[in-house]
Amino acid sequence: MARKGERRGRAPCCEKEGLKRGAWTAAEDKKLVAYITKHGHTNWRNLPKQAGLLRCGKSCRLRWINYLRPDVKRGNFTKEEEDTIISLHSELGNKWSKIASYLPGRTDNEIKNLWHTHIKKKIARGSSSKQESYEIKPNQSIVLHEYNSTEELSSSQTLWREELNEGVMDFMMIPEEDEEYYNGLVYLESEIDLWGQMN
DNA sequence: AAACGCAACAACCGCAATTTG
DNA sequence: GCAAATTGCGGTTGTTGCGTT
Repeated sequence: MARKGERRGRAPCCEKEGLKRGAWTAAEDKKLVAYITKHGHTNWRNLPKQAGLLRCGKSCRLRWINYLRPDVKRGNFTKEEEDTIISLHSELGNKWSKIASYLPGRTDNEIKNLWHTHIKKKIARGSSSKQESYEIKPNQSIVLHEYNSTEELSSSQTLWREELNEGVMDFMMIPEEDEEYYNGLVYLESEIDLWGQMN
């Protein structure tokens, strides 16, 4: 991409001179959305100049991907989303963008924030006390300490079991529509054990 | 009401990976 | 194949708002 007459050597991540930093204003958001809606985003580096924004391309990209994209989902994470994140994190580690790809409308940044503010603590709580570990009852019920409740399993219920920390297991009932996905994971990741059909 | 501490989240930074000439 | 440009990712920091003292 080196063009004749352009500066050689690695460019700084953003040109600091005269460029705005910090929180985005509504007017800036509007400009960015209007520009991308009309022209798309083929070149983030040139985009701010062309859109009339005093921002670096990186800042524009981040703002668009995390907040302004029309398909970005806002609001609290559901229990199912949290469980999916925990499960995927145990498999993939801190691959936030990879994890985000399994959660439509959620961004890597959002998931990363959730992990550091909520889930990490939740798991730490789970490993800190034996009283918060999980157990299986012989009558095909599971005790969910997270909710202080006992759940009966239907005859065809699929249960996902996962080790969160040493000796601490997490259990999750899989909605019928997600069964195929979780069954697929068994072949990808042998350490994670599908509890199986309970009948 | 003010000061303080903490949690939540938006945004930045540095670097690796990928693309391009 | 190489070097430079660009993009994307993950770690980290800064800001804000809320609850507590």
